[in-house]
Amino acid sequence: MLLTDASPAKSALPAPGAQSEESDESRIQTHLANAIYEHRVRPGTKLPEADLCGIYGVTRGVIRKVLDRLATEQLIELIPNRGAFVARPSVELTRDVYALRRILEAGVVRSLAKAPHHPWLEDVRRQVGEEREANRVGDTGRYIRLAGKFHLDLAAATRNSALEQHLRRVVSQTSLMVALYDVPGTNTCSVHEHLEILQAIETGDYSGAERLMDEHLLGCERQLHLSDEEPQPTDLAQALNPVSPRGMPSRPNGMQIAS
Amino acid sequence: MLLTDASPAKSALPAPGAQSEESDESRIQTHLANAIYEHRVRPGTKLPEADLCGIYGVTRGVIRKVLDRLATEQLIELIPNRGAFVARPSVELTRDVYALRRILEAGVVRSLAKAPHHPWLEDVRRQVGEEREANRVGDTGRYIRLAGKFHLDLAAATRNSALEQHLRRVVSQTSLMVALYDVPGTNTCSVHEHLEILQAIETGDYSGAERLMDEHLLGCERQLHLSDEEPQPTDLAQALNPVSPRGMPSRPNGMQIAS
DNA sequence: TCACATCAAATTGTTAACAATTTACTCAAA
DNA sequence: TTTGAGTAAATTGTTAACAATTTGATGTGA
Repeated sequence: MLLTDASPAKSALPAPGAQSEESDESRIQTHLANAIYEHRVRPGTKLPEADLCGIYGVTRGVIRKVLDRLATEQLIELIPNRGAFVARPSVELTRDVYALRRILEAGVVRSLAKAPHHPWLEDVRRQVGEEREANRVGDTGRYIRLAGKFHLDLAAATRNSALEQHLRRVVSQTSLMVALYDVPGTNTCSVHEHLEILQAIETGDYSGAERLMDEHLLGCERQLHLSDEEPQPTDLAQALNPVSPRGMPSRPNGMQIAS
Repeated sequence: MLLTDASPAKSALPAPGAQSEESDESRIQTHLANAIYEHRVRPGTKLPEADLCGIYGVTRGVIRKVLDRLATEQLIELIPNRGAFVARPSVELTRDVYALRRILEAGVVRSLAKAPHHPWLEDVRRQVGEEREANRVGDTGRYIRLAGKFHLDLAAATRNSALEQHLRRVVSQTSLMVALYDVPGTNTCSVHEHLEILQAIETGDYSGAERLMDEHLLGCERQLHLSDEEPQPTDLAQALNPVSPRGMPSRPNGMQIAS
């Protein structure tokens, strides 16, 4: 079976008869995205259309649309005539995305620390407690979800929907990168650092909050195994490519500026 | 005709026989997106599938995929069983997106100003010259494109593809907002401010560059006609809604933090 | 045993027909 | 005139069949 909790027909999803008016597509997209960035399907795994049709009990058209959307989020890679694979973001992209997160989330905490009051703070503090608990018990899936949710909650607290939306994409990408590059023993997010950030926001220390968030994200990135060689079999094939055996530019997708 | 330069069959796009291996989908998507954020199709305009099929000479499947992608970029709105319409971003979303741009682009210029050398600077300076020229001559389409390109070129110069990609989305959204809210006489982007920003980057004055970019974007936002009442007919209908005639929350898409 | 061509099965990509819904029109009644 | 029901046309949504491509297996010859 592809997904751990998958069952025949429609039962893999929340509840068909519930109050939700959500479409099949978005439910499946969310479910699949969760499975990917909670590390239940590994990077590189193939996602055949027919299998997904069987798992979710829908036709190929629906699955195809979902896969196309997940590909634009860069959670999967869509190779023509070959199919969909859980993405394997490069080391370079990983660094770029963390740098982007530092920019975005510095902006988030700055904005929050400058706000006069913080009705959301209590809720988030409580959740950080759950985070610690999930980490202690060893519930990895729940821990990953909660650790990511902390950052999304801060973004939501800014009440800037555009900011929130972009951060959501970047955070889910990050989760996938953790699945690829982390070393098993380490903790993804330090709970204590989360609390420090909240403290700085509460006291209105916006430059301190910025600094703490920046260091926190740098720490997360450093926990990853981001060596220069990439552990991907795809790259091995490319490395053995008879054309231009040495001296390839290290930034194949870098862009020229001039027209 | 829907688009100004549209002609029957395939001739509306660059060149089918050229060297490009790009797919129909991405070419059409780019072309349609350009038409939207260069103000050649107005916000609220309906985009019927059949018309687009005729214009681009493709089947409905292709058009549908393009529309779905443009909807996730929020350049169009996709209403079930009604069709696709060029989006009419709310005043609130407009402010949010500008705030996001300030965060992102402050990060861009900071990163650039801290870099040791800037091989791209000459090219960008030349383009700012073209910008001024297009503005002088009155070539609005070209001017809008170039003014947006300045910001994208800076993002590309950071060589952070994730940052570049997210900024691209936000900039195209902004262009649409300008189409909705600007008052005809004003200039969208001050060419002089662009040059000042480049100067600050070149001298390594990163806090100055940040400040100049922040003020520049604030200035762009202020040029818009962002009054509190929204000029959209949709809102009139909502205002006359018999249910809860007063005191509705002003942020219908705001999110709860807890749970 | 290895290399290579050939063929069958499986998988992805595309299209056209069908179904469901909305829109526009006609006409009768107040 | 205006209102509303009823109906036809147009438009969107979905599905299933067909086409194209890749994958894996089989068999032949060196």
